[in-house]
Amino acid sequence: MNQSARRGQEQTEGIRSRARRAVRAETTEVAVDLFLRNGFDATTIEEIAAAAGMSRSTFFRYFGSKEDAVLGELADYGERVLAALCERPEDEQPWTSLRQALEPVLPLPADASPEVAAQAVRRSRLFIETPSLRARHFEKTLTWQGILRPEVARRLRCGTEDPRPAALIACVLACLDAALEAWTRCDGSVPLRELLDAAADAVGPRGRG
Amino acid sequence: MNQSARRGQEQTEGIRSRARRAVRAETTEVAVDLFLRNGFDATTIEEIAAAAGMSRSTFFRYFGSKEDAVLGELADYGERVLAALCERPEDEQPWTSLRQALEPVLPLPADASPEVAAQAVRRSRLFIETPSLRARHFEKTLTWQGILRPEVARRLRCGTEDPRPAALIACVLACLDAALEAWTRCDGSVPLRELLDAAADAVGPRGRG
DNA sequence: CTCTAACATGAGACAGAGTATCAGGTTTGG
DNA sequence: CCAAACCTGATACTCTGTCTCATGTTAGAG
Repeated sequence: MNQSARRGQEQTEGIRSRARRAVRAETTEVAVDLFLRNGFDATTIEEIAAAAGMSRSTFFRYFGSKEDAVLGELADYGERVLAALCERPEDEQPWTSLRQALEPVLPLPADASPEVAAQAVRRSRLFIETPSLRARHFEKTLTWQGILRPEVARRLRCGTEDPRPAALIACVLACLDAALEAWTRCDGSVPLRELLDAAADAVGPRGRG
Repeated sequence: MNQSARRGQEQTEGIRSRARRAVRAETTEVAVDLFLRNGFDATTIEEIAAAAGMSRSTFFRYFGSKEDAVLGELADYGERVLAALCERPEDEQPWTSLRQALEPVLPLPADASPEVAAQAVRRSRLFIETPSLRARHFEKTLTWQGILRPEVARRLRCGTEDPRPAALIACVLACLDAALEAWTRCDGSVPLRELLDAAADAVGPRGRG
């Protein structure tokens, strides 16, 4: 019984959670399309649900809010940034480490076809130009601060009650935001990483070589 | 008709707008009290309106949203920061100028009785600990960015399509945010300006004497 | 003083977001 | 075949925010 039960659970869990993820992903695609076409505010949840072939109730079982339909995964990105940060060398400047730790969560996977890039720009523009989405985006990155703070405080050799770890993290994220904004404004004609480096270098501590 | 109408408008505007401001201020006080006592989400607009002696309809004539009842004036602060920024010497580092330009909008007017300070801490804590308020606070400071960007771009001698002006401004504001957070966490036992300087020095470009 | 026009208020209807509950249908495992 | 767990849809509800209409109030003109 132990074995069969485990096997059964693995199967169901595997299947169901896979199905959930698939439905989630498809619904997100549908929502992004609708938002880009008709605008975020003008699109109702009922419309999204209908276009995704589900009821309003079910939509709210997959997403906690309208904004979540677009930036739901974002909350998990904090862990990725933390992992990337922990792999940076200990003697590196924290500011540099943080900027590099953003690499895995940039909307463009470093190598990308022009088509994918165009889609990424449109999506970023949606985030940047819709106030409520931008605010939620900001809320999500606030959770990253809580995740990253201990490691940054350790590298700065200060307590978490010190304002500096939070300031460093928030500023790196602000640079990312500014870079994304410039990126969408120029329609992706300048590489995002270039803009991010420019922003980070303009703010971060200089004078090291 | 033009002149008499204008004169009439000026008079009524004087009295009426003064009345409006007074009602606005009182309602804000009431709302802050209720929010601090029962929490932001648990307080309904109907309750605020009742406590302020007005109807729900009237409340929405004074404030565009629930959050606006608390941080309504905030949008105007951008102009103050701009004015302070323009008075900084031309050859000063933009980062320093920006940090100093925040002085007139700090919640504590530099000289303040312990009683006023305690109230300011409680109010800041309300902003920091309520996610929707913090998000709206962020939205408001976004408008500051648009106001400050031209002057910062001028001082940086670069165009507004460059990501650096926006990054500088957003980072200074992020430092303010981090300082406010640390300030509320220690219950105001460390001066806000000290925390802000610590945050700004940790992030901003060093190496100038 | 009276009248008018601008303004402020309250009441009510409305749509949308988000929550909670209930009933019916499907899958999983025994 | 059966039972438990799960997913779904329908419904009702609260609250936010917008809009309209009717009423009351105030400032200024004649």
